[in-house]
Amino acid sequence: MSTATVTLADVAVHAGVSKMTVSKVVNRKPGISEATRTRVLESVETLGYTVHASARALAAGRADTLGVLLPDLYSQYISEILRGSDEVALGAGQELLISTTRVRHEQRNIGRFSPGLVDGLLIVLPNSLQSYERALNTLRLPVVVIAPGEEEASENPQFPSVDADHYTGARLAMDHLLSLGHRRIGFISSTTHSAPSLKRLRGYREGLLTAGIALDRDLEATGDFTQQTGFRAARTLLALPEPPTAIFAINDVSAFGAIEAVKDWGLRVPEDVSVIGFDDIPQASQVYPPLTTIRQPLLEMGAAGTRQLLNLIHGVGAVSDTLILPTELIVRSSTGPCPISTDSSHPDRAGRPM
Amino acid sequence: MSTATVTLADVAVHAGVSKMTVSKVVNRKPGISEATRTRVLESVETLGYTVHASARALAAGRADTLGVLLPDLYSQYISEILRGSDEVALGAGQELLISTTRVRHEQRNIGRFSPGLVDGLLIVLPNSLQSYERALNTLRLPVVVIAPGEEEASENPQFPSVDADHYTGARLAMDHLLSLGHRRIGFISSTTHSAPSLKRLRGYREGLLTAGIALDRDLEATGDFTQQTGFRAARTLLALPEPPTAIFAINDVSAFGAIEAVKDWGLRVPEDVSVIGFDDIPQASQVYPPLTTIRQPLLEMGAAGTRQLLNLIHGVGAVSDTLILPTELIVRSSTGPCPISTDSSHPDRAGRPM
DNA sequence: CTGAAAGCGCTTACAG
DNA sequence: CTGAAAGCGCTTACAG
Repeated sequence: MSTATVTLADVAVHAGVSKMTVSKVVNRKPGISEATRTRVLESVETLGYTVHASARALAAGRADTLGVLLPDLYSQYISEILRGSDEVALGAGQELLISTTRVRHEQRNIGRFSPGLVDGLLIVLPNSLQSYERALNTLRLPVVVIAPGEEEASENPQFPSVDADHYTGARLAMDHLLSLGHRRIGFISSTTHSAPSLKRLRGYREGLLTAGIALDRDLEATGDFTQQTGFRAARTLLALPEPPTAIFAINDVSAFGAIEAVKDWGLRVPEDVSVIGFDDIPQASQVYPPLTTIRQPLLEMGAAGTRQLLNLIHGVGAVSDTLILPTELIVRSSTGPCPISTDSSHPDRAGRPM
Repeated sequence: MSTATVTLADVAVHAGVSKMTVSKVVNRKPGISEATRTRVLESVETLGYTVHASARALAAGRADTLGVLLPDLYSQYISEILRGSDEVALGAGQELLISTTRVRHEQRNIGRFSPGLVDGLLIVLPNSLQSYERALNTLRLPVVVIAPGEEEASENPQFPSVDADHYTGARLAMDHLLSLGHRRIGFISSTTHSAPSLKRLRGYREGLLTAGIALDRDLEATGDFTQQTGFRAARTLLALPEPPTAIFAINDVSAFGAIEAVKDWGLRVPEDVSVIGFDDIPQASQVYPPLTTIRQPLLEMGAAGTRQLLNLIHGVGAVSDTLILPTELIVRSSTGPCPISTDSSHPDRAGRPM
């Protein structure tokens, strides 16, 4: 437990070689005889030598470390993004240094990712990117933004970014519901006017219009991405004179609340009301019934963002200023055929036996 | 966006002072005239100077940074611990550097917290501490272990640790249920034989025995801390010839599954079956009905662990080798009086109107 | 109130 | 295959 630092020089003396030789051995560089390598490694082991990260970073001019700024640490999607990022980082011999937002300490949040500590910064929204801008500009560090899309606008021309295709995802959700024969479809939206939210809303509306169904503002209930508001919004929809047979929730967590509300109302999912979410967080497959949802490629987004950052650091430049990754329909058990055969002109799956 | 580094020397030249003076200004040290301070600060602003973290750490001999090793990033309790830790760290002028476990990369997990990067390490279990031991010993860094207690033994004599009082917490849960008139109480346990799990189980059993109720192994259903297994375990209990009127789940997430199972079974919480959890994760107050639970002082544990680590780093020594923090009963709406008046000798709240 | 010098522990061309 | 020297950007006693 002694904090006495063992240095490269100590190892060199112990092994009877130069510091440079020890450095080469420790860094697995070629051009060292097997005999000296063994001897040095023994000394390293005996003395318990560990490289001093700061000294290495200072001398080498790079930290081989990527900073990751996270909005919080409990949103399910965070870990998925991180997993993707970690994979790429590991493959590139980079470490990941994670920091999470301290409310009202935006400047410091960025500040701790000073040069010498990290070579680049990956910022995962949501967060007011604006509040970071000043700090970011002083920092002069390569930056890539990942926008999984709940609370913040994703179009920011200042930094390369990675986003999911929210609009097409919403259309996929609607097509699924429509193909099941649903005509009266509710939407649980959000209070924020962020780009991803608006895109999902647009997907909902245009999906309806494309199918020749008139919009009904009563079918759009407002939530704020939480289970609680999802519950309440669904309740509002169920209380309608003509309630929906399907509900499209803006995110999985809202969908969980909606399922709860349907059950609480004495109805069954999906027999009476179908529910579809958006995101495909790990929990989506674990709830009862397992949630049909639109998968946001979180892992891939983390990986792609990290690759972009690596390119930026190595001076290759970002592959593209804003990368849009495709979303995907994941059919599980929370959606089923429309219980009301309102329209016999819909052949699709409506008449298919389950 | 230029990565060209502006150094202390550049600022010194620009401001027409020595490097030392710039250093003092930047580090807010006394003994600088207001005039030079202003001039230096202007140069810093103009040139966009940022301190080089590694150079500072190398020269100063300390990084003013604490490493935090986390088991994962999606368990609800993690963020609470971190919040407590962050508060203390911020107050002590320390930064937090978070890293999360890479499966089968334990050595590297520790390795990236090399001296020069961090001054000490906070390890949040669960995780096989054993797999870290070798790396930890080579590292020679002060270490404190926080054991919020789901999957790993918390008694490890090698490092100072912070833990919650699991046994007393479980007794609190049982006393609450018993005082509501429940006599037939089920327990959703875990598969792991970790110290915290065993303590909670012991609290369940001894609570029963103390109340003069014989143990019934059928009332102990096994889960593994997940909502899914909580659901299944509760189902098993409800299917019993003589089902319980109350269920004590080993953690909140299991309790969520239990509530789901009770509803799914066509019964109500708490009118027909009471459910109590353990942990008090943020979600506990947001589910429906809000969960009665035993609060584990996660925030305080993070804070206390960080204080211990700071003491260790400053050579003060840990306040205590293992700190046990108290747990607390949080009454919400998932528990109520026993619906069956089996025993009129129990006055408590059984006969109270709701 | 201000500064010249040494040194933190490492890596990087450059020689041999 | 091996090494002596310079230097990365900063802080720390120590003088003045």
